[in-house]
Amino acid sequence: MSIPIPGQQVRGSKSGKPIMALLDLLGRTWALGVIWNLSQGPATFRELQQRCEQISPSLLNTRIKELKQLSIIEVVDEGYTLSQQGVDLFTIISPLSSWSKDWAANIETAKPQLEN
Amino acid sequence: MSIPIPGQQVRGSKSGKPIMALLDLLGRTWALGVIWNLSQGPATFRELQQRCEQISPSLLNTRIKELKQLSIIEVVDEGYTLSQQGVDLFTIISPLSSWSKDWAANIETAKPQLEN
DNA sequence: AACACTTGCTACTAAATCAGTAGCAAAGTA
DNA sequence: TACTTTGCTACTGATTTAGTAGCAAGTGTT
Repeated sequence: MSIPIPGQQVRGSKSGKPIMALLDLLGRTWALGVIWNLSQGPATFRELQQRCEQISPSLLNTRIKELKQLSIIEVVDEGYTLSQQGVDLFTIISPLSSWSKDWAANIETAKPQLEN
Repeated sequence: MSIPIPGQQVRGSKSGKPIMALLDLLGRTWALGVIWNLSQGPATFRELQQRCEQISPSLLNTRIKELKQLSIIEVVDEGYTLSQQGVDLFTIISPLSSWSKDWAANIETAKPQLEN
């Protein structure tokens, strides 16, 4: 598995645009989930694993390596934590929480039409 | 492949929380990319495929079905377009573009340390 | 009508990624 | 010393993605 370094080709994109590298990174299983769960505060490996609903350690470790190398998370005494950049990133995506609730309510309403 | 409907279990999460369904959805290859590229305006199937750097038609179709069923994109005369909810979603994530540029610049600077 | 194009999409195979489980080395604790 | 906890690696099987070929339906042209 290669880490999507901005400026280089990434999975599915040859442009090297930073946004494509980011979308590649965030488009990996649990990448957003790890960031999301770390926003609650630092966590040890096993605690982070619990927050992520028992994600397998191999996958968690892979995600950690990627996010660490890309300076989104970092290691501190208490375990892993979001870096300043990671915090900024989370700030951007945090409104997704309330958006997703509206969305869920809407889909609920629209359900009868989903059959088509 | 099952579509991550909020309120039900999704890949990696049994909680049924809307945010987890959303993170699952967005954590699939090209889901964010499709939304990103549709934000430029409606596109036909083949044009969308081009905007997504020749994503394979089978995968594009899969993503389209998911996003359509979840009311994030919809069909219009010109092809596919973001729904109002999709536009709202894009509004939230659009700052990722500038964030990713800062991020890229930062990683560039930090590169000598990446070797460790 | 016959032909050539375009469009939306399905089918299929191979490669990559993810899930799930077992377990080990190192560090801490009793 | 023996027992736990922690961080992590290894391995296997299942799922997802990439890449390519191509077809049916619609459109335009001659």
